Amino acid sequence: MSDNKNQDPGLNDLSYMYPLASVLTYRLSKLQARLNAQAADLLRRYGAVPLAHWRVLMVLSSGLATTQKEIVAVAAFDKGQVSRIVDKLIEQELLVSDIDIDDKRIRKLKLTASGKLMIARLIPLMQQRQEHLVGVFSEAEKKQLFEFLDRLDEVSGKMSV
Amino acid sequence: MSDNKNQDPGLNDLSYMYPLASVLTYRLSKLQARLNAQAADLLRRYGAVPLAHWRVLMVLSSGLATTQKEIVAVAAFDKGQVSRIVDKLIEQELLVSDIDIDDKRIRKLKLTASGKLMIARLIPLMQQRQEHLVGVFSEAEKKQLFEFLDRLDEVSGKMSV
DNA sequence: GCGAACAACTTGACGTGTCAACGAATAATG
DNA sequence: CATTATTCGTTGACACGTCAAGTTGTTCGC
Repeated sequence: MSDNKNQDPGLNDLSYMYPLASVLTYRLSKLQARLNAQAADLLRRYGAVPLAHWRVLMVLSSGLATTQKEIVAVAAFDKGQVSRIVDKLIEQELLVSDIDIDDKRIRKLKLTASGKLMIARLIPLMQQRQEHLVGVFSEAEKKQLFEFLDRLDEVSGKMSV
Repeated sequence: MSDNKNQDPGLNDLSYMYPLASVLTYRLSKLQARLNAQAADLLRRYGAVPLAHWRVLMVLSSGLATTQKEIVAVAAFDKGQVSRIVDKLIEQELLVSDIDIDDKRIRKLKLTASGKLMIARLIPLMQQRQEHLVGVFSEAEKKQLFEFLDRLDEVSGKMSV
């Protein structure tokens, strides 16, 4: 701090007030970015779908959803994003869609053979990665970590300010 | 305003099928999204800069950086993104830049009076939010949480697969 | 049946994030 | 010095994410 000609004394001590690296949201942000990059990298190298597409495929393959609405409900994705992703997955022939006979607004989604194949190929890798990550924790720690995340989920919604 | 129904316990619990909801990355993804939304909302309502812009302003106001390179180093942002954000902050006159006299590649960045003012107005709110978040943890739990995050940071980079 | 409300999906706009190619300026090396 | 390598920053391209407005189809009340 050689020729620091800062006037306003009140604003200068932010470095003490705001320890950037220790701030929770900042830490989570960075961690999340790295985890996403790791997953995206795995997908790129071994099968070639973007991460968000993969997540949609996973939900479909889980059988918990067969329409876009259900994907949104189950996985809490944005419906607009899902709409576009589904389009692309259909283009790539990983998915097919049929208009629901009873409700023409609805697209019934189904994995194609090649969609299923891709998933089957990638799932072991992704699980391996999960274990690689979660493997740094004992059972008790894992439980505790998820409990912490639950608590953050709760307060991350409501703020009276 | 309305009750917060982002939880939907039944729908989000996919743990029995593919490891999607129990999966760490999925949990973190959602949590992070909610935290970002919360912060962005606060910023929008009270001062009106996007979240990423705010983070750049914070780094500058902390005194830990006066150039884009330093911002990138301190906060681990992408240099391209920083370049664009700095442009916009200058447009909005929250920042000014001077070419470094010794190295014409470098922009020396400085907050304007209105930049400092905005920060001063918002910091109490953001700190209040921090405390709101971290307040759900005891000191010991906080320490433990950050230790967990440290561990995840470590394994989030390298994967032999 | 008709019109209003609603529901499923689409589309546009914007912000966030990452990666890679590039330009300009400086530093390092022969 | 002149050439080469590095560095700081810019730009383009693309993926991700959110929000809101728009379209089309269905349902409900009359």
